[in-house]
Amino acid sequence: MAKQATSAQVGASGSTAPPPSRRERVREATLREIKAIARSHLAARGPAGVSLRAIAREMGMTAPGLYRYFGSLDELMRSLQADFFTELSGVVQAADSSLPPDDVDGRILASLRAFRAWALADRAEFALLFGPPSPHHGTPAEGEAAEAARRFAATFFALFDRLLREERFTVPPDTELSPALCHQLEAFAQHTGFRPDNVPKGALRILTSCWVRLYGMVCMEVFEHLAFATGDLEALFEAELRDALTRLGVEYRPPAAP
Amino acid sequence: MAKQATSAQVGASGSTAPPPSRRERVREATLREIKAIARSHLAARGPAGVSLRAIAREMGMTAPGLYRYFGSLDELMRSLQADFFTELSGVVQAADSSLPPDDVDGRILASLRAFRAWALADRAEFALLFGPPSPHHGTPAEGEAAEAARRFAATFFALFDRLLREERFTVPPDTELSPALCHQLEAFAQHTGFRPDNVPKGALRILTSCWVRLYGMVCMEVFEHLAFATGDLEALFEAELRDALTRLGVEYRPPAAP
DNA sequence: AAGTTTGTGTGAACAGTGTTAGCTTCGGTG
DNA sequence: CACCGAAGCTAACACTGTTCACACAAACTT
Repeated sequence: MAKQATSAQVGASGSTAPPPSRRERVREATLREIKAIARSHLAARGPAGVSLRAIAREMGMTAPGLYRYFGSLDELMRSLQADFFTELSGVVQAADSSLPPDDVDGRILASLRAFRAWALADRAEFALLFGPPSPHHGTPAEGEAAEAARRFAATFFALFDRLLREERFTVPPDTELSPALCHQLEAFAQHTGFRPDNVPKGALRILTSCWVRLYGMVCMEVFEHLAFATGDLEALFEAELRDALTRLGVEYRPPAAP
Repeated sequence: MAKQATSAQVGASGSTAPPPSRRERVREATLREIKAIARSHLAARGPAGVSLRAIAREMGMTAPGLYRYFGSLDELMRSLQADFFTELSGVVQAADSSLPPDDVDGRILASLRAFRAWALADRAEFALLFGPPSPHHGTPAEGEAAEAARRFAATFFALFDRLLREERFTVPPDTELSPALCHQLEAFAQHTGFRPDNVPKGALRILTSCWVRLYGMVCMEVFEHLAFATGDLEALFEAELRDALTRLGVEYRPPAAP
């Protein structure tokens, strides 16, 4: 049946890619299935609720078989981390490009709201990406996951860079920064691919500050701390967003009505 | 030997407290031992590395025996949470009272730095308190832990309240706050014991904003995110602290030299 | 002083877990 | 067709939380 569709119309793959053999295709499929089930368990039962045996059971196979796909449970988790990072990047970028290119303010607002929305909709996934590292269930991003994390960060930096190029906000002169802070910002720039001569350190200071506020706000909301009674802290997030973006010279607009 | 010291000089206990029977004392002792070992395992092997069996083994007993002290592993974890909250409260208060009472600015600086210092020194403990909730290894604070969390929050609110009473900073008028935000801040005030008529909502807005920045900064540092290369982000924390406290009308002073 | 209750801990057992080793079985290739 | 390697299974080891029935000793009562 499906066999006939195998070799014929793959067509559109890049010329350098050797046509994925049937073996590779089914391998890729089970690989995706494993990760899909793992994710569902993660969302339903928390990080500790992801078990190879349970995944295998649900797939109709046995746990040792999974070791043909992942070297360990940790490795599976790291692979999930990488997936989530790229998914999140995609969500943010999609929000960004859902508005006309010249509406820079609207785009950045949409992007940041998309970040929060994803975090709230996929709390366990967010926790895996931005929560505490742990020998089990997701070490600090390594290898593939680190790469995905870097690409995610770049997504945000791009937004910020637009504002910087447009000279939306006044950057504090470097003389206002303590030497230690200068040093730290320089290391940060280097680590993230900013060319330090290209972007003033004062601007980096502002970027990090805004990011911290956003990150802190979303963490608080996802991790449900500060005993904020129930539920959705949208108003507080919006207030924080407004403050942070105003500092960046972005004109705040309230979210579209539900 | 030590038997003689038993009943004699307990003396100074409050009159209403029935002298703790010998049984109660040894129970209290083993209870402390359990929690001490659990904590050491937590710090050494992470949240998932705390196991009843391992604790029991280290104590020279068997796992089921621990069920005379805790109904489950989760309960042990919650108990640890409570302990950590009160320990953290103590650390912050100690820092606060390490300076003369009239040095309000110095006191709040010391308190906030103490918060960060504790978090960095006891990362796993911090993660348990402020990290993502999880069915295992520490549900959202309940019962005793919730009480301890509330007392910790009160510690911070007290600091803030001093500044508010001294009218250090200008609070935005309530008319600047969106209705939704007003509602949320009101709920917050109620939930945390602030009397809403006693403290303007604009002030609460500032309090939460400052807390978010602090919390976000420390989370980022403890959870080691944003790929900030290595290590200690003190300069960045100090910069954030400076900004936040300036907004509160507190005169920033750099930390004492090492 | 003797008897009874209560608290504390044990051993065995159940149901899970990650992970390794050795074996089989089947798909794709020469 | 023969072969080789990938995929999967079974069995096993060493763990985990948790429950149950039982033993022992301390504490309280009569």
